[in-house]
Amino acid sequence: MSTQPKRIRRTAEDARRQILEAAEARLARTGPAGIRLQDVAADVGISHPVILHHFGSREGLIRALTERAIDDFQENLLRVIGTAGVPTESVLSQVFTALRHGLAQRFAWLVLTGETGEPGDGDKALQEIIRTVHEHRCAAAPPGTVIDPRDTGMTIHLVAAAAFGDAIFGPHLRRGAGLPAEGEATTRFENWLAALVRDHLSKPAIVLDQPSSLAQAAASAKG
Amino acid sequence: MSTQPKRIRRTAEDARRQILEAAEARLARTGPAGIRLQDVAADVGISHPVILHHFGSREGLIRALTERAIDDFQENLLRVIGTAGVPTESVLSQVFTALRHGLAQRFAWLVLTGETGEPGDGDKALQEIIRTVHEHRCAAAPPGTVIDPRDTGMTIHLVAAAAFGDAIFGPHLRRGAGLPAEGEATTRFENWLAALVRDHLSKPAIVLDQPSSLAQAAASAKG
DNA sequence: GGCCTTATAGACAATTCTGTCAATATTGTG
DNA sequence: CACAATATTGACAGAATTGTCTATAAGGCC
Repeated sequence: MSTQPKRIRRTAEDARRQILEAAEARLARTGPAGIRLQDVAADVGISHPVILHHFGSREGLIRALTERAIDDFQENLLRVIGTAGVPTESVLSQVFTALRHGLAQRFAWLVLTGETGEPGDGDKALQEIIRTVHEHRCAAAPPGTVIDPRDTGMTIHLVAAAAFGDAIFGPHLRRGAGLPAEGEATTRFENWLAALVRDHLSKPAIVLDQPSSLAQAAASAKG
Repeated sequence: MSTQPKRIRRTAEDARRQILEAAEARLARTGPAGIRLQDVAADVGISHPVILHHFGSREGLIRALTERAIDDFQENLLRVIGTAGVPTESVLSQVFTALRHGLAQRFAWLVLTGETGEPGDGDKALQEIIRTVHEHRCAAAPPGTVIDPRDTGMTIHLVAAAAFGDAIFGPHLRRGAGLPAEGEATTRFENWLAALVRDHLSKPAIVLDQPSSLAQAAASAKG
């Protein structure tokens, strides 16, 4: 009936791409343990030895997946922040939505399973972002103001940690706080955070290196 | 030679506890996929059918693990915040260290695999915390000040999301920012965040419900 | 002390998943 | 057109894991 050939023969590049996309979907949904070669192959519509042919082994597939996740992450952040220079509502919104739609989950799996490859191959992107934001901050400050660059670093780190944390635990935390788990509540948090950060960055800085008496007291009370 | 009995017979309660502890260690280290009955049994020093005897099935073990994680989480947060009422360095330090030592990882696994049980069984603890903190905030404010309770909620949510995010992604983010991945850098972040939060909570509030023009512009530009 | 309950152990069944191998079909090239 | 290269397939091997079943031993109770 159909004139379909018995086999669909893809270029090696196309095959790798299709396999990676299917594997990513499963990674975000069910975690690395859900990446079973037969299932991924079924999603693509091929037989599982094809995956082994193109990636050598299951571990090779995971490795390729890691690299792709890092690339996506860097590209998203660098591109978005690079255009703005300041974490506005718009920037945060894009970062949050990118993370919420599977990127954070993929990254979490890779971090938790320790399959993040060699240390240092990753994201020097953050360094770049911190530098850019700090420049803008200094330029916007009244002349003569001294701003501790570490305060800017802390702020960016806070945004990053909160974005990842919200992407993964947000729905559960909101449910525990009696809020709607998804939808408008998340964007409201993004906007709130953007305002907080913008407000904070417009101030000189918080003094670091002050002895954290309370924390030390707690530690000594515990030990 | 040894007078050890051929079999160590525990009470059912003890057996369950030892098995859960061993399983938790593996959960934090290698994720749910690493919870293999034979391995957990070997850690405890028993044979794997014992686990099935006490928990019915592997899924039963995971369920029990979930409940324990939720209990630990609630107890940690409630006890700690309950004593202070304000998120000081001391409070944040305790929450952060609890999360960093496996609790966040355990929770992440459970959330990511969707094994968090029925919705609503979880953490109404957050609601309680937000209420407590908001009361303290209102009491400390100059009389006549109107404080939006949602701003307090956002602040607590930020702290929670950041704490979870830092526990899981902190080392990697710091490595990407050129900082030492562990040790003093984390406590410095805790103290910085505590100062930021205390500063923010001492101010009236950020106005919510203002139209988020930038976010909407970005959304319309995308869709 | 004798007996009943039950925690524990060892062996086995059944399933599932990764990886290998030989065979086949499709595409590009001379 | 013939041939080389390689993407794809089906069948199979090997290993690992969950769960079942029967037997045994430890502890509580009369």
